Amino acid sequence: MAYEDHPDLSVLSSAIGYHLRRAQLAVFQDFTACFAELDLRPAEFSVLTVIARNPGLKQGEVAALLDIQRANFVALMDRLERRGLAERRRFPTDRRSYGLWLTRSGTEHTQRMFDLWHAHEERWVERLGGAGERDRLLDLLNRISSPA
Amino acid sequence: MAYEDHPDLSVLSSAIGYHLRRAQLAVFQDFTACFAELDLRPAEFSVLTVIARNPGLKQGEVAALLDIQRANFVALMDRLERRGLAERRRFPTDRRSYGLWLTRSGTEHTQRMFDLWHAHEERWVERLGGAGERDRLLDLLNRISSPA
DNA sequence: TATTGTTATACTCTATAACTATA
DNA sequence: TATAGTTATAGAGTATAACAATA
Repeated sequence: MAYEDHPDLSVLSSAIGYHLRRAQLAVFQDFTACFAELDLRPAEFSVLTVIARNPGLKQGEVAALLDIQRANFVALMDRLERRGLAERRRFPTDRRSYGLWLTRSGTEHTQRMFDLWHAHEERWVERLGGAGERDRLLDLLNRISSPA
Repeated sequence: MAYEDHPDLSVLSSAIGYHLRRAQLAVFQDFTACFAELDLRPAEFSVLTVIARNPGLKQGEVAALLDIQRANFVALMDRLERRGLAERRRFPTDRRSYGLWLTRSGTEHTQRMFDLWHAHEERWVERLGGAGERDRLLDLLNRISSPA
């Protein structure tokens, strides 16, 4: 019977969520491979990026910005601090809070990080067929994930 | 300073992986909400779908088809069997293998399942701007996840 | 009283090695 | 020897409740 050679995935083949998951997995796996030399996970990359561009944001602000639960953010930030890439500094006006900053080492780290990122991203842009196609994809994805 | 009101996410805002993850999370969360009445997770939905369309496939074939490790597939299938939705049957020609089949109850279940799925999917298609936009999205996602 | 960071905890998903029974 | 299903286990990712310090 035909389906033994080519199983029928007709329902799944038009399922948006199914294809989103597969694409996300492919890109994240490539990300992990590309960033192996820096031993950086996607979430850590996004945190370092936010701190690099917005030094001094409160810990809770960075977590909320990236949709990370503040409870789960603690261990992530602990690791970045332990590795000497970023640090918490007491917030002057509110002693409950910490501002997040890159260390000097962390700043140097982000240079290499962004180089790796551009190479990683460029490969996927080419595979999509160019920056125009990438923009079309991001536009469609934003229609899905931006608040109703 | 401006970034305190609108933090700079410029690098992430063009990151394919970042947006894929956010979109996938949004769709999966909606999926979970829509399928709460059936208590079905995305992976279970995909397994029931494959079995419904391709009864008698070997357990390992279904797992491979969905990129699920065979070791992790066991508990998933156990749960479907315990709930009386699907069952393993000894393979006639190879006593190491099991063929996977829906039970009668499972077949009835899938009717409601596909109804819920169409409603869930239709909402996202509308949000994308129609079936044409959905197809464009799936085309782009396939360029990412289909084997090089 | 409310908020910030924290701890503890639990559940899901995923990945790997090793076992068993069959081939 | 190799393969199909299984078990055990470990690592991430994620979610919630509760606590201490501070507002």
